[in-house]
Parts: sequence; C-alpha cells; structure tokens
Amino acid sequence: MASTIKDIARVAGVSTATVSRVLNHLGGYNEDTEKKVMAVAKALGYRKNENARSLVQKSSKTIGVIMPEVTTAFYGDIIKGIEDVAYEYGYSVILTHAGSQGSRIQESMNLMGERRVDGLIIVSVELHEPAMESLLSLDVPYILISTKTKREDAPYIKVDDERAAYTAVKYLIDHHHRTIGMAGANPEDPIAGAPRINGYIQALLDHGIKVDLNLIKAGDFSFESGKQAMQAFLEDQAKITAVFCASDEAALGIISACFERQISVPEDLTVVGYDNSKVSSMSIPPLTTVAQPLYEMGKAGCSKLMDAIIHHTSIESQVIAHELVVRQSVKKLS
Amino acid sequence: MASTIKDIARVAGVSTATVSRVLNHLGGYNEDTEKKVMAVAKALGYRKNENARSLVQKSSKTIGVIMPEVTTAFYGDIIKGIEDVAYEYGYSVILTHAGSQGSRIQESMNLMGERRVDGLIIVSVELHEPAMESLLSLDVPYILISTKTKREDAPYIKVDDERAAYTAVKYLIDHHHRTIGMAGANPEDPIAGAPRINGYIQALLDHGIKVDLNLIKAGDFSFESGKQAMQAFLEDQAKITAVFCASDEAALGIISACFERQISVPEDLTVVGYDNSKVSSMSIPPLTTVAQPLYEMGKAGCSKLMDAIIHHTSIESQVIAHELVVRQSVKKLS
DNA sequence: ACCCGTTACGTAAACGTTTACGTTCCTTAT
DNA sequence: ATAAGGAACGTAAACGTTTACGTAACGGGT
Repeated sequence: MASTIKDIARVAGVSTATVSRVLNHLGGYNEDTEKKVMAVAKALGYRKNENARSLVQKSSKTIGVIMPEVTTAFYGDIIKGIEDVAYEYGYSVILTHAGSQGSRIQESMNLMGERRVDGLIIVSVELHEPAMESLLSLDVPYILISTKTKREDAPYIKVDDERAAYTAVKYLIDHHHRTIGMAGANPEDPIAGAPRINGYIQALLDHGIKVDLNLIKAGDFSFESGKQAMQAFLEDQAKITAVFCASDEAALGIISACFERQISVPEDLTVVGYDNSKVSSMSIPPLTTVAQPLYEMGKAGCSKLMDAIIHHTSIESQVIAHELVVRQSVKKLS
Repeated sequence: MASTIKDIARVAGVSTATVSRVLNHLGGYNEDTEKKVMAVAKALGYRKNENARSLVQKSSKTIGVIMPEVTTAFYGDIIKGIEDVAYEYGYSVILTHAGSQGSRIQESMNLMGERRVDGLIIVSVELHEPAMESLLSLDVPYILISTKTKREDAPYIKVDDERAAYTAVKYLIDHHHRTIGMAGANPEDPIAGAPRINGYIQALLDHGIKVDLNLIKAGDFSFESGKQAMQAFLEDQAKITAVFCASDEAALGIISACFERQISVPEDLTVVGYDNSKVSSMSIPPLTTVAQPLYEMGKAGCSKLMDAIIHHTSIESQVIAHELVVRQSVKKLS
C-alpha cells in the first residue's frame, strides 16, 4: 500500500538515487526534476520509512528514556523537558519504565539496545552494578538525571541534595526553630535519602544544635510516610516546632495528619517540603519548599546528550542550583 | 562493532537462516546446533537489530502515544497504564506531545508514520478535521483516550462526563445544597468542558432548581482559574453554599482562595472536584471528587489497541464507569 | 527397490533506504 | 582543439534481518 522511493522513481522517470537526493535536499539535481519528484511524492502519498533509513545510516534518531514509574508529576516535568529538546533536534523519544524497584531495568536496557537508540537518559533510577554493565555495553552516550552511581565517570545532572537540605534547615534555624524533625527520607537511598538526612544533620551541627536521632523518621517520600511520621512524633510527644520533609508529598502527609488533629500549620507546627512540585503551591497553607528545576533538568540533560551524540564528545556532569521557594508554611518564632 | 547474525553464522559454521531460526525459537534444527549458535551469540555479545527486523516484517512492534502536554500527573497515570500493557506484549511506546493547543499535532502524526508505528493512542487532544485526516492516512489502528471527535466511527474510551457531572451535582443537591456554583470548565471545549456544564445544568433542572448562568464561571481547568472563579463569586456576592469544579486543580484553587479570605471549607463553602488526581487526597480538607480511573483507561485502551493490531479486528468504543469519591470537602446542610 | 515424509539445514531474495562510484554531457580555460 | 572540471544524474552495493524455496539425508512402509 504505502509507496516507496522506487515507486516515485518509476513514475517520475528517474533513479531512486535521485529521488533520495531530492527528498533529502542534498543538491545535485536541477529544478525541473526536483519539482517533478516532489509532485510525484505528494501524489503517491509517500512517507519515508525511518526504519530503513536507520538501518543504513546506523542511527535511529531516537533516544531512550528510562524512569522508575511514570506516575508522578515529578517525572512529567522532566520528560517534557527532554521531549522538547529532542523534538527540536528531530529526535524521537522512546519511553520505558524500569518497574518497581527497578525490576525491569535490565530488560529495558536490552530493549533500548535492540532499538538501537542513539543515546539514553536515565531518570531517578538507582543503578546497581549489573545494570551499569548493561548500560555501558550499549556503547552509546548516556546521562543520568537526578541520580548518581558509584562510578565517578558516569555523567549526571542533579542538584546537590545535601546542600539543598542544608539550606532548608538553616532557613528554619534562622527562623529560630531549635527542635526540628525530619520526615520522609529513606536513609538507604544513597541518592535522595542519605544526602538530605546528612544535610539536615550538618545544618544542626553547624549551629550548635544537638542531633536527636529520634527526631528523624524514615520513610519513602510518600504522602503516607509523612502521615506516619507525624503520628510517630505525636506518640513520642516530641517537642518539635518544625519539620523538614524529604518531599512535598511527605510534607502534605504531615499537614494532613495535623489537620486531622486540629494542629494548625504553621501556627502550631512549621513544615518545609522538598521538590516544589505543583501541589506545593496548591496546598493549605501553601508550602515553603526546596525547588528542583525539573523541566530545566530534563532540558539540560537532553541538550548535553544531543551534543554528545552529534559531536561525539563526552558529557560533563553538572550540579544545578536549587532554590528555596518561600510560601506560607513556616512561622518565625520569637 | 556490534555483531550481526552473519558473524554468528560464520563463527558457528552454519547459515544465517539457521541462526535466525534458533534465535527466534522457530524449530527446525537439532539441539547441538542450537547450543552452538546460542553460545556463539553470547560470546559475541550479539544484540538483534530491531530496525532490520521491522523492515522485513513490516511491523515495528511499536505504538505511538500523542498527548497535549506531558506535564500533569493526570497523563502520567494513563501513560503508565499504556506502557504496562505494551510491555507485556513486547511492544515499545514512543511518545510525543502535541504542543500547546495541539500546534505540533500534524508533525507528530507524520513522525509516527515515518516510524511506522503499528498503532496509535491519542490522549486528551482535540482532533480537528485536518488532524483527523492525517490520522486516518496513517492507516493503522488507533484509539482515543479521554477524547472524542465528530466522526462517529472513531473508537474512543472515556467516561461519560455529562453523567459524571450530573452525579456530582446530584450529590450536592442530596446534601441539601440549592445554590450551587460551577467553576473551571471551558464551555468551548466539547470534550471536557461543555458536557460537564451540561451535566451540572441538567441536574439542577431535574431537581427543580432554577439555573443562574452567573453562577457558572468559565475557566481552563487550572488552579488559577479556580482562584479567579472564587474571586468572581465573592465580587458578585453570590450566595452559593457549594461549588462544583471541572477539575481537582480548579477545586484547589477555590480552596486556596477561601483560605486567603478565612472562608472555611467545608464549613462555609462546600467544594467538589473532578479527576481524583493524587492531590485530591492530600488537600486540606481532603477533596470529594469524581474519579476517572486513569490508569485503567490507559490499560484498557492499550489492550484494545493490541487486540486490533494482532487480530486485525476493529476497536469498539467504551464508556467506562466514573465514581464519586467521598472525602471531607462537602457539608450536609440541614 | 521405490516412494513418501520428515528433519535439518542452506540459498538467495526481499524489505526501503543511502551512498560510493561511474558516466555522460556541458562549460570553460588554455 | 583539448583537457579539466563540474553538474546531473544512474548503477549497484550495502545495512541486518526474515523467509520462501530447494535439497540432502534418513527412516519406514510396501
């Protein structure tokens, strides 16, 4: 059904080579034949077959994106950034998620290999050693967004979580809070967990506040884990005046739990989130939070990747600036 | 660098045909050669080239997904549903967004055509006639999720927005509300706007409540448009006791505006949302809302598409059930 | 001894492009 | 007049698979 350049060549009375040249604007033909070929192509409803082109050019003009779960708005922003620049370069993005706990990651990589993607972006998924092997065996440029690995040379782009957490906690201290809880971080997560906890601890230490490990409630960044943390604080009868959360969702969990018990935020308890996801501006009260420029991270990551693909250069890691977005969930103590 | 089946054939001392047969488990070879071929393939680090396969099989084992903007969690759920079932079938999904106002939709379709996708899923984007032409010219199965077109025969999968809106408003009426506002819907949106407004109106009419058009504040489903609607209600000094919103985000906008003016929800004003997006359970107070089963819609849509691709059957449209998720943003009047 | 069927392969064409190389013809400089 | 060079093509190989078809070997039934 679909017509090919052979059909065009036959009808237009030229060779396939000429058709190809015309279609790709390569020059080496005169205007008459150009018009003729173009006309025939249109008449036949020709559409090029990218797979055939990929085969001979050994480049699929496609990049792969692997992420943990597509479900949160968090990743939506990053993807949008990626897709926007890929589109500009005429590249397509093929998307896969790595399953919960990265269970599908090996298969994902394999799939990307079979599709012959020209580059790979890995978002937020933790790469264990075998996965890293697979990744390298693909032998294409790649970049990690919002992740790192043990390998020093693996290019990444992310914010400095420890410093960001430090900033947030210092902000609380500057507002005269002295008993500050932490909620929602998973200490075993070397990417988004431990560094934020360390930043929290360091900020306290640097300001002469002694660290009480009971005030650190571990979690998995979820809304639920925030709620549970608040419950734990209450059961402990902890005298906290503020709590720093490892995610906005956890912060909303804290607020939600407070709401159920008629604890007013920020009157009775100050809350700071992390991510500056869309919800943070919509919550009651609007949430003061640490911003990760997600869209920009996607954009920057993809730009770097494109550069590496096109110019065969290597990619340099980048730590991008975080920012504290001040809204109304923090009270200044006297 | 990458090895091919020719390499394997040479090393293993068989023909490429046999290698292909072994690799695809087609039978017609004895165990010894199978082991040999497999061993050589592993040794050479062979990885099949999907593009070459696509070319000869005339099937890319790929489906395309087009959506308006990737950025909201709304679409994340749908995509996850899609990707989950595509993965099961061994299909990849290639993703593109249609730009704001669908500005990029023609190009997107074209791209999907060139990639020779086996099927297409279009999420939430409104298809004008030329776009519909392009879509049909691709000559592959497709399904619309959360959209419809004028064409009766275009298969879609969505909830009945009018009935869903009706349900929500009836719920308010059953709770003795009589002066009910509506916010956030765009009346010119024939998919998600007008039907919800109609459902709202119909519910009022059916219960003998006269419709006051001033109580319908148009918007674009956003948080901002919710805030503006609330502001308008206040300026009008409208005596509403409840407001039905065309989206959760708009509902949060209403709540946020109330918060700023010390109006308590649901004590002073009842609010109902639409979507049951993640935020609805996190808001203060938790939001009573109309649920669209997004993940299921993605899953069902992709399943139908797969079926159509594999069995060459046509796709039947499906209206899937909505549900009212009751939380705490509605007050029962006496 | 002959035929038939099956198993286990190999041969080669085909998929739709791109592209290195060749060819023809025309122009221009020497 | 001739060489040189460029413009405008055409030829055919190549990309890495799949697959229709052919074939050789073997076993068993008559």
